[in-house]
Amino acid sequence: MVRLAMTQPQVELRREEILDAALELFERDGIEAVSFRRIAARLDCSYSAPYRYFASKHELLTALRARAFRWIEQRMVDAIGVSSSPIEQLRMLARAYMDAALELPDRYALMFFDIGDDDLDPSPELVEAKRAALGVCTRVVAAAEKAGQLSLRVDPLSASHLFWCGAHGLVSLQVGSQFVMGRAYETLAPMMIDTLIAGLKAPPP
Amino acid sequence: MVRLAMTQPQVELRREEILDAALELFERDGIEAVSFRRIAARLDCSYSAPYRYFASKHELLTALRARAFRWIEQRMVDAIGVSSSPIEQLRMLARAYMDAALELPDRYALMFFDIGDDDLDPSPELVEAKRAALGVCTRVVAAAEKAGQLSLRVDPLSASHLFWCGAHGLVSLQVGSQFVMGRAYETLAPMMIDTLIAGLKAPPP
DNA sequence: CTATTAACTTAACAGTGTCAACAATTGGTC
DNA sequence: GACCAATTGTTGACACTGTTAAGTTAATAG
Repeated sequence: MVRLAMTQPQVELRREEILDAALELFERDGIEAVSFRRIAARLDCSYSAPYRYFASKHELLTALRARAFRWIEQRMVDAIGVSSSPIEQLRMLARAYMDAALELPDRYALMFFDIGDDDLDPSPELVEAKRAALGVCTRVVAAAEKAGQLSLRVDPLSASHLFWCGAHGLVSLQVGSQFVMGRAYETLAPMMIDTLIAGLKAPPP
Repeated sequence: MVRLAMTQPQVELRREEILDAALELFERDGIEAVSFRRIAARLDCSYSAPYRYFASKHELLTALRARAFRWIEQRMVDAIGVSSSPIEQLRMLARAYMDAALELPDRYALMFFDIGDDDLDPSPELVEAKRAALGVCTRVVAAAEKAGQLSLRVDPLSASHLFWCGAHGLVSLQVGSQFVMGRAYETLAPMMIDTLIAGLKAPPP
């Protein structure tokens, strides 16, 4: 068997370099500034070189999105560390998610908005990053349920979906001021969390 | 004063023709197929002609988005007509919104996803279309509250925001299979509606 | 009929993603 | 050390894109 010119770790390192350059461009000048030409200029290589490491721009953005999901997961993990009660952990987690999204709205938009087709060729890395992020939420919900602080109306996975959907809906409508919010985020965010918790506590009809 | 070559209604008519062509392209081949060149080809005019009616592509897409908001508003209005109880109207309205979004996911994605900057130069037409659509929801929530079917925990406008955020979050995560949904839409959708209603009915803590 | 003016066309610019052909460099084998 | 294969990087090109400027056509007002 013939050895590769670059060892596997070296390839991974170059990928990370390219992603770093792409991320810098993105954070500085937004999604429209992310182009193979500009990335190449930053890395002092030709505009076609990154194609050896990413088959398409979609693939590159997908890798960037996976990074963003790991970032927001970390934000949630950090948030739940400081509180004790599971239901309070859930509150902090949801709040941390929404705060992070509004803190770096462009990054959050990248996670969900600028998408061509995600069904075809789903990146395992991205799927795993999403799964891990949701996992944080699911575990806290399950803990709250086990502690008797949430009724058994719905299973933990479904309940965590509801929280995720509620939080995502709120911040994604807020992010680009895409909606005429008659109410401010600071009042709506705890309202959403409390309403969902109250709804999950309520006995089934 | 000098008369215009086109009367005001004629200008509006031409705008609609351009939007019709753009919409056909969009519905057939997606957002990437919407370009001034392709629109012009469909209208048998030069690729620069539409610039007389839309200052930029963003403005054209904004007009298309306003159309989409009026469309989903109509879907909600149609849905609430068939039920009587306000709380049931609310259920039907939310369900109609989500069903419409999943029925034409690309159109729904256009409404929220493909956006450059919405803050600068906010189109009055789009703002009004959004306001009108939310108004449908707000009125039904207010009616439910007045009928005593919802507690007074939060005001109707805030409550309608919660419904909108919940519904939007659910379908927008579902639309591009952007999330690893461990639970199907058919189970999550009524779950979200019921949980929010139950949460709003619950007494304040 | 003429002059004005709006509607339209053409050409061009500065970008973009993507791919094919070519050069350079590297690493293992004899 | 020399050779060879494979991989990495470069250049050029294609087919697009949004957008603007200059020039053209056509219709209308006086």
